[in-house]
Amino acid sequence: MPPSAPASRSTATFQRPGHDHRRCIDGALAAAEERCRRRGAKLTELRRRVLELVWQGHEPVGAYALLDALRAEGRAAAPPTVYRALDFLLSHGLIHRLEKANAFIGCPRPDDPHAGQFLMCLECGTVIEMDDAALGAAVAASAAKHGFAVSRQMLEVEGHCPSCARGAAGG
Amino acid sequence: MPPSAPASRSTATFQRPGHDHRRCIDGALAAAEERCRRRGAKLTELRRRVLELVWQGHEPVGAYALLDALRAEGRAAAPPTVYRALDFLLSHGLIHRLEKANAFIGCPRPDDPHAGQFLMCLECGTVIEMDDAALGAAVAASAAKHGFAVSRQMLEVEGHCPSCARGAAGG
DNA sequence: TCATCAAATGTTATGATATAACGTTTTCAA
DNA sequence: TTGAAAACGTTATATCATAACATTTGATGA
Repeated sequence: MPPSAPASRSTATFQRPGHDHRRCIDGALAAAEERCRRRGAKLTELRRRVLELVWQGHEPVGAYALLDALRAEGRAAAPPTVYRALDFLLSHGLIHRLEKANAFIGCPRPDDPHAGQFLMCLECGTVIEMDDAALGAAVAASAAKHGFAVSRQMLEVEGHCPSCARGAAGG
Repeated sequence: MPPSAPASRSTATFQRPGHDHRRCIDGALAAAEERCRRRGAKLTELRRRVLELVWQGHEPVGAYALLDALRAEGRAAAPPTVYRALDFLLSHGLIHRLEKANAFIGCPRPDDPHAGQFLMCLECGTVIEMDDAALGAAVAASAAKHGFAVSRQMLEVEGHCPSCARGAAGG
């Protein structure tokens, strides 16, 4: 599969439980390679591996879970190992930090500049990123009413994803 | 002053540096007393004191700063002392937790049900709560596009408050 | 080649935030 | 006045994150 055709790669909606997650991972890794190449940033083996581990699912992953995973693979790893890799990934927009969870999640669209807008299911733990530009603009407009100049916005919404809401409502 | 007339109590906009902050504190304490009385919740001396300490300014306060303050007053205090008080205040809507800062701030309008919408100045550290119902509705509408049912939303916006933006722009 | 520098990573220690678990005191009502 | 529940005290520990310094790696040019 040529990495120049990531057309349908997206996690901007909730995935079915049985979806082909390998495609999510591969797409994210290809996008990361591409982005780092363009920016002259080095996606080292360690950083790439940490990114892959962050993408193990659509749930946020804690730094120490990543640390355990690296150690399980026989790597020499300590907290700074993983935090440095995470800092790199954050600085290049490849992952996001979920403040409420103290955890990290892969960014499905590292190319677009965007606000962090996350829907977090309380039932299954799945998190998706919305990337709703109009909503971001609405936030900036509200802030402007208070004379506030926005640098960065972070929206974390808790609730129930379609699958879990159905389950809760129907049964 | 009768607690039934808290008409002009509000921190829904940025305060001048020299404003009469004692009024902010007194208003918040009066509102808390009132709210706890109505809900049959006990605003003990400790809880009241922690709330007052949280209101020392319009900046978020960390749990361990509160702990130090309590100890400085000669109280027996340990982390659970302050976290339990904070949990009480959170559960009754008297304070909010700022996830990004791992810190707490007083809620200027504990009576209204509302989303957490905060503007946080990177320069001076001041935080204000917006309480923009339309914005909350916009968030819910965006979430609904993804079939997501919202339970709770948390918006943390970083940027520059009017005073600091003026300083940065003008000088 | 190999000297050199910067970036990346390894390593040790510690700081900062938060909670578990259990004992004691207070409160309040029967 | 006693029994139960809530609040608070106390000790220990879990969890998240960074400081500081040593070593390795990789690119560059003499």
